[in-house]
Amino acid sequence: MTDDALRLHAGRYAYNVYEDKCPTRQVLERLADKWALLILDRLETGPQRFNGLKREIKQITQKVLTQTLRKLERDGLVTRTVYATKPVTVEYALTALGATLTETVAALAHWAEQNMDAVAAAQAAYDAQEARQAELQKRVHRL
Amino acid sequence: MTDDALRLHAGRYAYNVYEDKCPTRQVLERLADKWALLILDRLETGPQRFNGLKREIKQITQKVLTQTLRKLERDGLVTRTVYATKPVTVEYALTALGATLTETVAALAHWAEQNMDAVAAAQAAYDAQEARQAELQKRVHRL
DNA sequence: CGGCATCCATCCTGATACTG
DNA sequence: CAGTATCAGGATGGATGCCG
Repeated sequence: MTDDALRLHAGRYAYNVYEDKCPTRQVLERLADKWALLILDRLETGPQRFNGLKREIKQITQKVLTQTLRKLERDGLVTRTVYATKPVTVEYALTALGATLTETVAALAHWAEQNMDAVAAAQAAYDAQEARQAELQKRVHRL
Repeated sequence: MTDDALRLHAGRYAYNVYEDKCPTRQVLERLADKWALLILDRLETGPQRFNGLKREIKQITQKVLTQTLRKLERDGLVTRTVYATKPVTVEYALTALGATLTETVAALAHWAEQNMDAVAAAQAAYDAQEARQAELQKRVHRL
């Protein structure tokens, strides 16, 4: 068995995100970002201009939007096209590679919307339980 | 049209992650985390002990693992069960709610493994292009 | 084993000002 | 319009030591 075959057998792929030295870690790190996910999700419906994205993704700053777009561009997930209008127009769009991600990204980004009520209930229960424990601690301390 | 109906019509759901004040943002923020994704993915195959997770998710520290597990527990995605062995055994497992996420999480976590080569190629092309631009800048500067 | 508490470095973010 | 540059400070992460 070759080395590659071994790794393919053991880890399903030649790469393994569970390994810290694996380059996939850096890629996952970039995808596992609130803003990157929202941008990719927003581009699913078609190309968008810089300020269009900034307007729709509430609370993102110009700096962070630029940074995130650059990273996505470097990883080959989005393209950046400059039109020589006056003033310039810049359009961002998904690449074919980026498009392979959108379904997954959309699922994750919108899971929160669909399950918000359940999450909120869980949080309330957790916090109530924590408060009860804290109360117990105080009583024990008094003894 | 009621307020809710309006929002359902405009945003597909009553919640909208694109809004900064929406509670779904915080949930997405917690999911959009490298470690949270790896933990959820790891739990898909069944309950895991604390140190088991720590061992398999390479490079995660005890502190971060604890923090992340607490957040996931608070959001109702994982359960924490303590067994009164000596010393104690703590087992983490997915809740039903958490289980609804694993397919999506797995897709995202492993997308990197499957597309690493394409991403690496894109990065190389991007970096080469950048280097060329920098070279041009130096020449312009000399004039 | 499965944590918590503390300290410290640093990375990231927000705010602001300027440009082609 | 679509950025770049800079700087202060707040959150975050690692290292370490202790505990039931």
